[in-house]
Amino acid sequence: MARKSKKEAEQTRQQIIEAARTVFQRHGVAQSTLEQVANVAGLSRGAVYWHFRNKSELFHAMRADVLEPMIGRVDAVLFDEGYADPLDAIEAALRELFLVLDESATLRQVLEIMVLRCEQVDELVALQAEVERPGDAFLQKVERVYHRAALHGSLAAGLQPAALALDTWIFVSGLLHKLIARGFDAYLSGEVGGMIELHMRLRRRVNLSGC
Amino acid sequence: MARKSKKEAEQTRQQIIEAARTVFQRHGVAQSTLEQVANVAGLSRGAVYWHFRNKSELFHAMRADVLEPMIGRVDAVLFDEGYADPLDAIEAALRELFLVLDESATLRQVLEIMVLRCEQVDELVALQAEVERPGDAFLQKVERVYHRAALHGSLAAGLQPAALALDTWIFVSGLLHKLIARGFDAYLSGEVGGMIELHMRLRRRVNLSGC
DNA sequence: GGGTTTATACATTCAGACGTGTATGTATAA
DNA sequence: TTATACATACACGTCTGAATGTATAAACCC
Repeated sequence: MARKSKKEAEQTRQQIIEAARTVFQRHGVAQSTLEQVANVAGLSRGAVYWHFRNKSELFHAMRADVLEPMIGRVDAVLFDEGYADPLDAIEAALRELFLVLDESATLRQVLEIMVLRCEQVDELVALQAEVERPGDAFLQKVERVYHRAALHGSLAAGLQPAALALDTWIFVSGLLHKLIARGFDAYLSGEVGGMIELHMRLRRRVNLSGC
Repeated sequence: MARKSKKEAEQTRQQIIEAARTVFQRHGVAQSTLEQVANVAGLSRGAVYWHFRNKSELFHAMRADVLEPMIGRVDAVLFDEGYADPLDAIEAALRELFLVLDESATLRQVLEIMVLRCEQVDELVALQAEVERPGDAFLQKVERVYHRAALHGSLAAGLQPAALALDTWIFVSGLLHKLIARGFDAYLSGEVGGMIELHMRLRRRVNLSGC
């Protein structure tokens, strides 16, 4: 009824986005109504239409800037020169990735919506490209570090950096999908550390001292 | 207008399912209309409602019995006693899995719909369980074979069958998702064989003859 | 700084399109 | 003769987007 101050308006905008996360997660993006979003936010549909042109724009606003912090933190570890072995940097980066997920419930929620509760089609088709792009970038970054590992001599014999990077990327993607599908349950989450350790151990040059 | 024979009726039922695959893949399940399905099938909505109670039932009919042949063929290879090394059986089973995918365009289409073009929620929530179940079963089967490999002495040192099975399952899941996301493009499809080979090679006991 | 104006931040209302499910019609296979 | 395999028609609810209303924060003016 009454006009709010700019700060309050920005706050209601965030309320709407938060409500959208809740509603999208519960009913799926396509099945969700802007009235449901408005109700959960304690507002009217008019407020939603004031801040966003339609559901599609609200969806994109919801997922904007949730991936960047994850990517930034992982890259920081991946390219950290402090590790004696490049393989250690990759292993630490993988751990960092799932640590970020563990810390941010919002990120988990948005990822679940993007993977399970959203039909990747039509207007949201841009989404697919935006989801793929960070992945491809990650693939290339990891490949560079694997290359450094090869030069460093820490790779097991006969392993090609390109193939290893693709395999690691598949591993990360698969693990992410599995965690999301299981709702980040405690069991699988507890296994993540060990799986990363195993994944990297398989790539390391075996210690031949006992041979 | 005219009543069809039973055979013709079954044929139109298949036409509807085929049209549903086309429409669902293009627009997403939630955004698809039964009229769109009817149009693509060259029928009226009445025909669709005659054969299926609603969109949900049509969806379930569409995906019924598309996974079974895949599971059956993979299991047949996985449990084939003819392989000298259990790890060879696992590797062959993985190849068989992606060979089935390569052979059946319908299976690829349905998988794409289930993974990308469908909001896993509400009535379709049963879907998630049905997608997970074969996966869990696969996990257990692979674990048993890894166990046999351990007894057979073909596993590299320090590797636990349970962890390996989980890792292989993650690998398969990740590779599947990646292929689907890329629309089974030629590049990635060509890499599959090499990736499977790499995945299994990392688990095999290294030949110490040159040591 | 006080009064006026204006743009803002919503709430409410409305028309229209759309999709669903069912009811009805109908020619024909059984 | 009857049940089947559809096509057609209808009633209903629902969601959208825009139009309108409105109280007030903010900008402007003196």
